[in-house]
Amino acid sequence: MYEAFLSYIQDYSVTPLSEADKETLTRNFTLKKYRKKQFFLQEGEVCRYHGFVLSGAMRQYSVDDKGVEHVIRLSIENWWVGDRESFAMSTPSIYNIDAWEDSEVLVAEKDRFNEMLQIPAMAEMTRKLDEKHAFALQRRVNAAISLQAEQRLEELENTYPLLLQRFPQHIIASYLGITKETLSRIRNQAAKKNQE
Amino acid sequence: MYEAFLSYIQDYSVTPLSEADKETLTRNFTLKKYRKKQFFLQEGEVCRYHGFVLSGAMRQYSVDDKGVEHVIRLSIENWWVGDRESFAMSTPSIYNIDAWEDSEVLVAEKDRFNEMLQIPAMAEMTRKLDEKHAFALQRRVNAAISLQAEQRLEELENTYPLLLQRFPQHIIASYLGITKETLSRIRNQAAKKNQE
DNA sequence: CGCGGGTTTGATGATGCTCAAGCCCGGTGG
DNA sequence: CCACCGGGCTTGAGCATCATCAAACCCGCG
Repeated sequence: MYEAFLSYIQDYSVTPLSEADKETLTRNFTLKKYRKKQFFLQEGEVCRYHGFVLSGAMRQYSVDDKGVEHVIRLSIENWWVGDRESFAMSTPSIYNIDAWEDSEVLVAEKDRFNEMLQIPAMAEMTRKLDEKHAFALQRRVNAAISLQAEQRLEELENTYPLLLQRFPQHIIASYLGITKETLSRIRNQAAKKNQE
Repeated sequence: MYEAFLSYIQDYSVTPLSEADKETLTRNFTLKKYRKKQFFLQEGEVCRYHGFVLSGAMRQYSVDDKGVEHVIRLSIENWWVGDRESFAMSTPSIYNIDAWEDSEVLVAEKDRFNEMLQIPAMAEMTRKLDEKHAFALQRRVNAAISLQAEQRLEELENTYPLLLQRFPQHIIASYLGITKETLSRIRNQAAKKNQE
């Protein structure tokens, strides 16, 4: 059960995991199962867990004053899930996270997580991943302020094609910051263009 | 000249800086001066330097296919400047960075920078700052996809009031992802509302 | 068969963009 | 000392993009 996770860490690190490290990791990460629609985190709560998705699909979103959901982040197998800010600062989150499909997640609480950062491979992976995450966010900000809806879709298709296969269109639309109707129209136009 | 920088590091770290550390830092960070409009980085180049702004103001922006500039990030005294992605990965940057005001910047090349991460206080500061930066980006993404122009302005006013004082409106508008005309109208309306 | 979740289509309207003109103000040079 | 110029800000009119609202459709499933 932990193999996928352990080999994920190895892939991201040059330092190998000792047997003791593996033991520490499997002891401190516990498996949680979430059924479709079940919450991992609700707005206003402090995010107690940071998790690694073994299977399934989860979504993180905010809700505006009109009650509309805005998808901030999507996680599938081999991605992390959690609100980093709330987790690190122990402040109430402004986001909700729930399971879009039935999911299995390896979670760790903050103290445990920090302990495990003593493991060189774990520290290295976390650092690299945080970096990668920051780069992705930077690009997403750039896309959001400088591109039109259609170009943002293209960018997403190039960056995370998996997400498009995995989530329904109205979720993708929300992720892009547009409505499902607009996304539907864009796709039809794009399809026509490609036919020509 | 380096005092401001050294005390900045101390502020962000629990580990103190030894005299040897200070010597290493001052030796590896070199002062560069940029005159207004001078480039720190141009699109297509690899970002060779990561810098700490001692004085002045700098802007990072992308240019779209119509030639319009989109401000991604603004840096003033005691902020960092540079394209982290290009710097870390040694890939050509998609951004430009130039001086908005005459500026003094302490810069370090990648090798030197990585060396200095051996210094505990420097490593700690970098980690905390990267974290903080990631949180800010997350919030900016959220704002971009879920808020209207007026609310985005409010958020900026609350988060970085200094930027509003320091940069002209058309720069702020670009940072918010709107045109200068729209920003102007929003501000007038907001002013009227507050009068009532 | 009917229901729920998702997608599509159409009509209408708001938000924000574009283009163009005018204004304000500080700086420079005649 | 004034004229002019550049940079920035404002205002207006028309327009594009995208949101909203409503209805129909599609399809897998109990």
